[in-house]
Amino acid sequence: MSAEDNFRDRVLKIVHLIPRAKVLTYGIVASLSGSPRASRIVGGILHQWGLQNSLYPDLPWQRVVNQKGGISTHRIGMGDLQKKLLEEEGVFFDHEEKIPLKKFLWKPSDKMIKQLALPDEILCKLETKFDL
DNA sequence: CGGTTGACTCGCG
DNA sequence: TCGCGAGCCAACC
Repeated sequence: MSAEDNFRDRVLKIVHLIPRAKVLTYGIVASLSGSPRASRIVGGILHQWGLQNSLYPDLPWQRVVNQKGGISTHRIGMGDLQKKLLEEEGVFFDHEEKIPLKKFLWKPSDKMIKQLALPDEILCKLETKFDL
Protein backbone atom coordinates (compact mmCIF):
# COMPACT_ATOMS: atom_id res chain seq x y z
CA MET A 1 0.00 0.00 0.00
CA SER A 2 2.95 2.33 -0.32
CA ALA A 3 3.40 5.11 -2.82
CA GLU A 4 5.40 2.84 -5.05
CA ASP A 5 2.62 0.39 -5.69
CA ASN A 6 2.56 -0.81 -9.24
CA PHE A 7 -0.35 -0.29 -11.57
CA ARG A 8 -1.88 -3.61 -10.72
CA ASP A 9 -1.98 -2.92 -7.01
CA ARG A 10 -3.49 0.51 -7.56
CA VAL A 11 -6.20 -1.00 -9.75
CA LEU A 12 -7.06 -3.63 -7.16
CA LYS A 13 -7.15 -0.99 -4.46
CA ILE A 14 -9.54 1.22 -6.44
CA VAL A 15 -11.87 -1.65 -7.27
CA HIS A 16 -11.89 -2.58 -3.64
CA LEU A 17 -13.31 0.86 -2.82
CA ILE A 18 -16.34 0.72 -5.10
CA PRO A 19 -19.44 0.80 -2.89
CA ARG A 20 -22.15 -1.80 -3.05
CA ALA A 21 -24.66 -1.25 -5.86
CA LYS A 22 -22.33 1.14 -7.67
CA VAL A 23 -20.12 0.57 -10.68
CA LEU A 24 -17.04 2.04 -12.34
CA THR A 25 -15.88 1.70 -15.92
CA TYR A 26 -12.55 0.18 -16.94
CA GLY A 27 -11.47 3.57 -18.23
CA ILE A 28 -12.25 5.34 -14.99
CA VAL A 29 -10.45 2.71 -12.94
CA ALA A 30 -7.48 3.13 -15.26
CA SER A 31 -7.53 6.90 -14.81
CA LEU A 32 -7.88 6.70 -11.04
CA SER A 33 -4.94 4.32 -11.09
CA GLY A 34 -2.83 6.84 -12.95
CA SER A 35 -2.91 5.53 -16.51
CA PRO A 36 -6.01 6.77 -18.39
CA ARG A 37 -5.37 4.81 -21.56
CA ALA A 38 -4.74 1.49 -19.90
CA SER A 39 -8.36 0.41 -19.68
CA ARG A 40 -7.62 -2.91 -21.32
CA ILE A 41 -5.00 -3.59 -18.72
CA VAL A 42 -7.60 -3.17 -16.00
CA GLY A 43 -9.60 -5.95 -17.58
CA GLY A 44 -6.51 -8.07 -17.91
CA ILE A 45 -5.63 -7.58 -14.27
CA LEU A 46 -9.11 -8.49 -13.07
CA HIS A 47 -9.11 -11.50 -15.35
CA GLN A 48 -5.77 -12.58 -13.96
CA TRP A 49 -7.04 -12.03 -10.46
CA GLY A 50 -9.99 -14.25 -11.25
CA LEU A 51 -7.72 -17.08 -12.34
CA GLN A 52 -5.78 -17.03 -9.10
CA ASN A 53 -7.87 -15.25 -6.52
CA SER A 54 -5.72 -15.24 -3.49
CA LEU A 55 -4.65 -11.66 -3.06
CA TYR A 56 -8.00 -9.93 -2.49
CA PRO A 57 -10.51 -12.75 -1.96
CA ASP A 58 -13.38 -10.34 -1.48
CA LEU A 59 -12.63 -8.08 -4.42
CA PRO A 60 -15.91 -6.75 -5.88
CA TRP A 61 -14.80 -7.38 -9.45
CA GLN A 62 -18.39 -7.41 -10.66
CA ARG A 63 -18.59 -3.66 -10.15
CA VAL A 64 -16.39 -2.88 -13.14
CA VAL A 65 -18.20 -2.59 -16.47
CA ASN A 66 -17.54 -1.08 -19.86
CA GLN A 67 -18.17 2.48 -20.96
CA LYS A 68 -21.59 1.61 -22.29
CA GLY A 69 -22.71 0.19 -18.99
CA GLY A 70 -22.50 -3.32 -20.40
CA ILE A 71 -20.96 -6.53 -19.14
CA SER A 72 -17.65 -7.42 -20.79
CA THR A 73 -17.16 -10.83 -19.25
CA HIS A 74 -19.51 -12.92 -21.34
CA ARG A 75 -16.77 -14.26 -23.55
CA ILE A 76 -14.85 -15.66 -20.63
CA GLY A 77 -17.97 -17.20 -19.22
CA MET A 78 -18.41 -14.86 -16.29
CA GLY A 79 -21.19 -12.73 -17.74
CA ASP A 80 -24.13 -14.44 -16.12
CA LEU A 81 -22.43 -14.50 -12.75
CA GLN A 82 -21.45 -10.84 -12.96
CA LYS A 83 -24.97 -9.80 -13.82
CA LYS A 84 -26.40 -11.92 -11.04
CA LEU A 85 -24.03 -10.49 -8.46
CA LEU A 86 -24.87 -6.95 -9.50
CA GLU A 87 -28.60 -7.54 -9.47
CA GLU A 88 -28.32 -9.07 -6.01
CA GLU A 89 -26.92 -5.83 -4.70
CA GLY A 90 -29.59 -3.67 -6.32
CA VAL A 91 -28.15 -2.75 -9.70
CA PHE A 92 -30.59 -3.19 -12.55
CA PHE A 93 -30.23 -3.49 -16.30
CA ASP A 94 -32.30 -1.84 -19.01
CA HIS A 95 -33.96 -3.53 -21.98
CA GLU A 96 -30.61 -3.56 -23.80
CA GLU A 97 -28.80 -5.31 -20.96
CA LYS A 98 -27.10 -2.06 -20.03
CA ILE A 99 -26.73 -0.53 -16.60
CA PRO A 100 -28.03 3.09 -16.45
CA LEU A 101 -24.75 4.76 -15.57
CA LYS A 102 -26.60 7.97 -14.77
CA LYS A 103 -27.90 6.16 -11.74
CA PHE A 104 -25.25 3.62 -10.83
CA LEU A 105 -21.89 5.11 -11.78
CA TRP A 106 -19.90 5.82 -8.66
CA LYS A 107 -18.27 9.20 -8.40
CA PRO A 108 -15.64 9.04 -5.65
CA SER A 109 -15.62 11.96 -3.21
CA ASP A 110 -13.40 14.92 -4.01
CA LYS A 111 -11.45 14.13 -0.89
CA MET A 112 -10.76 10.61 -2.06
CA ILE A 113 -9.73 11.77 -5.50
CA LYS A 114 -7.46 14.34 -3.95
CA GLN A 115 -5.70 11.65 -1.97
CA LEU A 116 -4.78 9.90 -5.16
CA ALA A 117 -2.69 12.95 -6.09
CA LEU A 118 -3.34 12.59 -9.79
CA PRO A 119 -1.80 14.96 -12.35
CA ASP A 120 -4.09 17.74 -13.60
CA GLU A 121 -4.20 16.18 -17.02
CA ILE A 122 -5.72 13.01 -15.64
CA LEU A 123 -8.12 14.90 -13.37
CA CYS A 124 -9.36 16.70 -16.44
CA LYS A 125 -9.99 13.48 -18.34
CA LEU A 126 -11.73 12.05 -15.32
CA GLU A 127 -14.26 14.87 -15.25
CA THR A 128 -15.27 14.18 -18.82
CA LYS A 129 -15.82 10.53 -17.97
CA PHE A 130 -18.29 11.35 -15.23
CA ASP A 131 -20.58 13.66 -17.15
CA LEU A 132 -22.82 11.56 -19.32
C1' DC B 1 14.45 -8.91 -22.86
C1' DG B 2 10.83 -8.55 -26.39
C1' DG B 3 6.81 -10.27 -28.71
C1' DT B 4 2.07 -11.21 -27.75
C1' DT B 5 -2.28 -10.48 -25.56
C1' DG B 6 -6.66 -8.47 -24.56
C1' DA B 7 -12.83 -8.20 -18.61
C1' DC B 8 -11.24 -1.56 -23.50
C1' DT B 9 -11.88 3.16 -25.85
C1' DC B 10 -12.01 6.62 -28.97
C1' DG B 11 -12.76 8.73 -33.39
C1' DC B 12 -13.90 8.67 -37.90
C1' DG B 13 -16.89 7.62 -41.73
C1' DT C 1 -26.67 7.98 -34.06
C1' DC C 2 -23.77 3.59 -34.93
C1' DG C 3 -20.43 0.30 -36.33
C1' DC C 4 -15.96 -0.74 -36.91
C1' DG C 5 -11.05 -0.45 -37.08
C1' DA C 6 -6.94 1.24 -35.11
C1' DG C 7 -4.66 2.51 -31.01
C1' DC C 8 -3.52 1.55 -26.42
C1' DC C 9 0.07 -0.31 -22.76
C1' DA C 10 1.02 -3.16 -18.37
C1' DA C 11 1.23 -7.86 -17.65
C1' DC C 12 2.55 -12.17 -18.91
C1' DC C 13 5.70 -15.80 -20.47
